[in-house]
Amino acid sequence: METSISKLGRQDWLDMGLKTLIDKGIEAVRVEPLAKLLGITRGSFYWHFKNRDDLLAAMLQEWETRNTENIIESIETLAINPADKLLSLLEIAARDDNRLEKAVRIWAANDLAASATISRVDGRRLDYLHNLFCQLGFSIVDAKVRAQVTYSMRLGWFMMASIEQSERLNQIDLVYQMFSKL
Amino acid sequence: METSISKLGRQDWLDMGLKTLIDKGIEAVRVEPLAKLLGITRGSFYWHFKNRDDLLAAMLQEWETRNTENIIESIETLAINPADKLLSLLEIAARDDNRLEKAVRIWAANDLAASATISRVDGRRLDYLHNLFCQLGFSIVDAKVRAQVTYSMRLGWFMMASIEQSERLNQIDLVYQMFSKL
DNA sequence: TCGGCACCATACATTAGTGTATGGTAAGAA
DNA sequence: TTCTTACCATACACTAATGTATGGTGCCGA
Repeated sequence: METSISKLGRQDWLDMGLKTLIDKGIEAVRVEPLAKLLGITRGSFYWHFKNRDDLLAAMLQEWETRNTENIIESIETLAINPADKLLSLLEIAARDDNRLEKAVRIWAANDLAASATISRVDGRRLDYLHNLFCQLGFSIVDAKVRAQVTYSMRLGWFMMASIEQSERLNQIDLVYQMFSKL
Repeated sequence: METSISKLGRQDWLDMGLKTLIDKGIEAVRVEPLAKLLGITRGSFYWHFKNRDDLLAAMLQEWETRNTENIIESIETLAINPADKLLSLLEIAARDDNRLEKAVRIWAANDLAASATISRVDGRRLDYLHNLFCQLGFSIVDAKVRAQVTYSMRLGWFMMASIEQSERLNQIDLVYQMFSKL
C-alpha cells in the first residue's frame, strides 16, 4: 500500500537519529525526544533496537558504509588521469554538504567507537591521496606529506565556521597549483 | 598561611571545569561530578556560581582572554621579519598542546555562545595572518586566500586523530616553502 | 570575645531521561 | 475465520542530575 500513514520501521528511527545528530549533536540523540519528533512512543524504539547504544552503533555503521561506497568510486568514474582526480576531490570536498561528517567527527572527539570509525575513514582517504600524489610523480615520502597537508586543509574547512562555500572554491585554484606541481 | 588544605575558591571550580572539558567534553562538565572530583559538595558551587551556565560562560571567557593575550604577542617578540613570524606561527601551532582549543571548538559545534567566541578568535587570527602575507608581498586578495588555507590546515591538524607531532613538524617545511614564496 | 563573613553540608523538590514488562491492535497468512 | 507477527501504548521502577533553602563551622577583624 505504501500509504504515508503506514507504520514506522527501524529505518525511520535511524534517519531521525542521523538528522538530529546533524542538527544538535550526539547528546541530543535520545530516544524520548526522538519519539516525540516521530509522533510516537518509545515502545516502538525498544522493539527495533536493544537500547540507545544500539542505535548509536547503527548510525555509525550506516555512515561508514555509505561513505565507503560513495566518495572514491565516484571520483574513479568521473576522472581518468591523476591530476583531474585530485582536482575533482578538492571540488567535491569544497562543494558537498559535509554536515553529517562534521557531526560524526565532533561525536568522535569524545567517543571511542566513533573515533575508531573516523580513524578507518581517514586511513582509507589518506591512502588514496597518497597514491594519487605518487602517480603525479612525487616520491613516497613527499607524497605522504602532501596527502596529509591537503587532507588537513580539507578537515579544517568544515571546522572553520566563518567560511563560505564560494571562498573554499577560490582556494582550490591556489591549492591545486601548489600541490600538483613537482 | 597558604596551606594546601585551605578552602577552595571559584578558580578551583573553573580549573576543574576546563580540565574535564579537555578530557571528556562539555557534556561531562556537570556540577555534581565536578564536586566529587574536588572532594566537596555542590553547596560550594552555588556559592561561587549562579548555576551551571554561569560556569560555562566563565570557562569560555577564561579561554578567550588567555588566548588573546598569549599567542600573537609571543610571536611579535620572538620574531622580527614577517617570514620568520610565519614560520614561528606554524611551529607553535604544530608543537603546542592544543587540547583546550580543540575541546572548545568541539563544544562550539553545538553551542551558540561558544561558537561566537570561536568566531572572534578565528577572525583575529585570520586578520593577523592576512597582514603577514601582505607584508610578504602578496596582494590583498592573494594574502586572504593564503591566510585561509594555512589556517584551515592548522585547524585540520588537531581534527585528524591519527597524526603525530613529528609528522606535523615534517609538514611545516613544505608548507612554509609553498606559501611564503611569491 | 563575639559577630559576621566566607565557605561547605544536608535535605528537598523537581526534571528528564533510561529500560522493562505487559498488554492492545491492525493486517496479512493459513 | 482465526492466528500470528509486527508494531505501538502504557505503566512502572530507577538513575542522575539540577537548583533552592537552610543550617553549620572556622576564621578574622573590631
